[in-house]
Amino acid sequence: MSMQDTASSGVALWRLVADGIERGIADGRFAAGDKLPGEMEIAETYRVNRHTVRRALAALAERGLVRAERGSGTYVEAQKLAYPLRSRTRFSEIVGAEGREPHGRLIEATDDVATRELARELGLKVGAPLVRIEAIRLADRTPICVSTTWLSADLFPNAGAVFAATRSMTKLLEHFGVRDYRRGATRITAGIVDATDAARLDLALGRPILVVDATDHDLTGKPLVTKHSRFAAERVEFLVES
Amino acid sequence: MSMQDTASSGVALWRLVADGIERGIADGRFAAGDKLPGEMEIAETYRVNRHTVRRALAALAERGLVRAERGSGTYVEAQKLAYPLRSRTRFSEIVGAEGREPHGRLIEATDDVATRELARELGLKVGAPLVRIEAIRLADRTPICVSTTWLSADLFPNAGAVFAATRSMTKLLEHFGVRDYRRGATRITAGIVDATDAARLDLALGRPILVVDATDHDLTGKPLVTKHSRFAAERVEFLVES
DNA sequence: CGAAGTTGTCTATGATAATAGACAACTTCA
DNA sequence: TGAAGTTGTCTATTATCATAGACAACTTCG
Repeated sequence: MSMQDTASSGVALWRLVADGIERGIADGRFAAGDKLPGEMEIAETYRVNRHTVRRALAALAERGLVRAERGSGTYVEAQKLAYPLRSRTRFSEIVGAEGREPHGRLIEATDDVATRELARELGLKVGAPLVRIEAIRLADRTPICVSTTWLSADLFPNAGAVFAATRSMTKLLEHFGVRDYRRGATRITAGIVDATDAARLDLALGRPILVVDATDHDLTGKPLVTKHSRFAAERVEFLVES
Repeated sequence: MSMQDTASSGVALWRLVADGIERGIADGRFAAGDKLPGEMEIAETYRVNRHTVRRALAALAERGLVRAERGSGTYVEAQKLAYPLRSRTRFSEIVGAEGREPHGRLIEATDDVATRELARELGLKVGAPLVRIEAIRLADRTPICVSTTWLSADLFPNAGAVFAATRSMTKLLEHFGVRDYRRGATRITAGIVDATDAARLDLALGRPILVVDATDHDLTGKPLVTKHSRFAAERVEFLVES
């Protein structure tokens, strides 16, 4: 399984190893605190050079998923993010409650116009000007989800610039005078990650994602923003209230 | 977006470009036979070097998804639809089984009278009232065939309106209480597309078509509908059971 | 025919990926 | 204490990835 003797797939070997280990962590073969097999042993199971394994482990350590201890071994650090789905849902609060550090990063903010579906969700007319924000959210250094968010360009002028500065949807809404908001009906489906999102989420091609569509309303019920989010299924666990 | 100035994700750039193009083909932005944008234009949209685009296109060509023509352009290869010819043949099932999205569209529904040949096929008298339905069937957004279907106007009143609503011959028959049906003898010939069908199939003049004549019967053997279908030969491949 | 636009091929350069071997530094455990 | 096993670091080599430029070969269209 070297790059030299097989047709290249366009995915680096170290990435395949890293994804394999992460999958082992995600599905519980390696629990939090467990010691991973030695670098030599991993290299043998994947039939790869030890340095390639080290590259993979370094990538996982960079994201805080594992921690290497010289002379002893490499240990699993993290676990799935428990993500409760309530009407009052704030990414930063959920991540902070787990003792992890939430981050947000703007990928792109562009102008858009309302399709029929978007217009219905936001209570606007078809063709109304919108701001479309592509953003990624992380817990510590692990990407959790990418979201596409649409807001009315009339109600929230320069929303993209404000989000880039605050890195938080909650703070963006505060900036426009929205003190509180609630999440409306949430639709959850699943799919396979595409290449673009895979790169953004640092996720292997072909891995499952949870797709969440939701619209946030203010306390009077007026739609504020509608979102289309893709979560790395192996890094998160949705909790629905009973 | 080069490997030099961003943190590497372990996924090659050419792979991201190839996946993006393939997605465009899959969801119909590039239909079968379409000319892709020039290599330079693709390179600009993905912000990569032209050689990287060529690597991506080579990977797609390797799989037969596209075909490059020197001096002219790169074209989407008609992924021929594998169309098994069994006694129980449903267009939507065949297309769905290939992982493509079946569609049907009514072109025209008119009244007609039975010729001697139609009367023989449908077990009616010459001159009996018929409904003639002209429809087009697509896989994803690629037109596959146009069909002329005749039904007895006495047995299936307002068949045209029902087909327009359901867009499916199977559902039309269900609407009239036909739970199941079988295809009788099927005759296959070939010809050259005429101007009318060429426009409907989005096919170049002079291209070959597969012509299929068949009559469907209910489970007692009574004729229900008889069809005259013209398939774009370059987009379909009939499979006959051995 | 000629100009413009397209794909094909060549050379070249630098960064990354993967391999290989050797040894240091450290931990664990008998 | 010492042996075994672990991670960390170094040098070195080869192949792939991505960029860049130039030009050939071909098609299309006026």
